[in-house]
Amino acid sequence: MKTIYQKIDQSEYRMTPQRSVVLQVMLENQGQHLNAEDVLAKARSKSPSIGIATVYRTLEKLAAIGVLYKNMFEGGSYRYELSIGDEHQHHHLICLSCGSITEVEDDLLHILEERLENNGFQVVDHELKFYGYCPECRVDK
Amino acid sequence: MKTIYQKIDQSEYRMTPQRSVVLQVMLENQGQHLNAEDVLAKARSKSPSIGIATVYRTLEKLAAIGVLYKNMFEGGSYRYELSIGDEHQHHHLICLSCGSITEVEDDLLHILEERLENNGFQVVDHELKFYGYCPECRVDK
DNA sequence: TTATATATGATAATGGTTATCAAACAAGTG
DNA sequence: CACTTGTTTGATAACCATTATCATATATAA
Repeated sequence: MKTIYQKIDQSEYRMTPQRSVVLQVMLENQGQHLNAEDVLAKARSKSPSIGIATVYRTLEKLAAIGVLYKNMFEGGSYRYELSIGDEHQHHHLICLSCGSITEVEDDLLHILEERLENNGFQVVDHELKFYGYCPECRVDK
Repeated sequence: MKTIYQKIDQSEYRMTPQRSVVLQVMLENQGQHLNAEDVLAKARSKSPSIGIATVYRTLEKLAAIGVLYKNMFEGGSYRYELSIGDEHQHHHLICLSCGSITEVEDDLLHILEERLENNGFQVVDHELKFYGYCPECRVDK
């Protein structure tokens, strides 16, 4: 299981002040799902002259080497989150009431993937979203 | 289990020639996932003067009353498919080689939903995509 | 230093989708 | 039937997240 820094070292990724700021923002907001504008705002509080293009380029690069995961959300826009370890985290429980986004437990996914593999479909990636109400917000009890 | 026509009758959806053409296109391409441009092209072969705005409006309306399902795909654009019966069909196996899109069996989903409900999360909708290789395209055997 | 390559920020371009608006059409009313 | 009122249509402008362009700045190599 590679660390973030190992992933960066093993890529031809040159660390610049701007990239460092973007990475820092993502580290400080671990577990959150930020879009490019969010990242720009937070990055500008550290480095006011950073531009949106650099933010996009950096997020894209960090996603390419597996440091971030790029998620597609409703409305057709993307959000980024820190990818810890080798496990994918692109499966979410999205609360329609409070908007909280949490992760599906991995063991549930493995059951599903096993079953799909048994049916002949070779899974290489997935993207799951469950919309509903989290335990705090559910209305039926 | 409502039919398409029951859903339309029970809404305040007025059937116009243009809407009829769009619906016809969706019926003739059942099981396929069409984007607005696809629908426009097919609709224009029946009714050349139809405009893209009408296609978007009609797809949106048909999705709102449950006749179509609106799926978000990679690149942040939407595709529409006919929604047969009450069962949702928004879970897909997407082959990275041939691009075929097939459905996940419902019983697999029910297992997953049950487990999530047991954990306190009330599921009202979902969106699943598995990327990989279909039985015809898989490379590991 | 000098030459070469890469990164940056401003901004223009892109592309799918939505909003606007005048004209066409439909439905109801007396 | 006119007439009024409301809805739908198609063309096109606007929108907005993302990407491409390009001159300048910065880093690396020779």
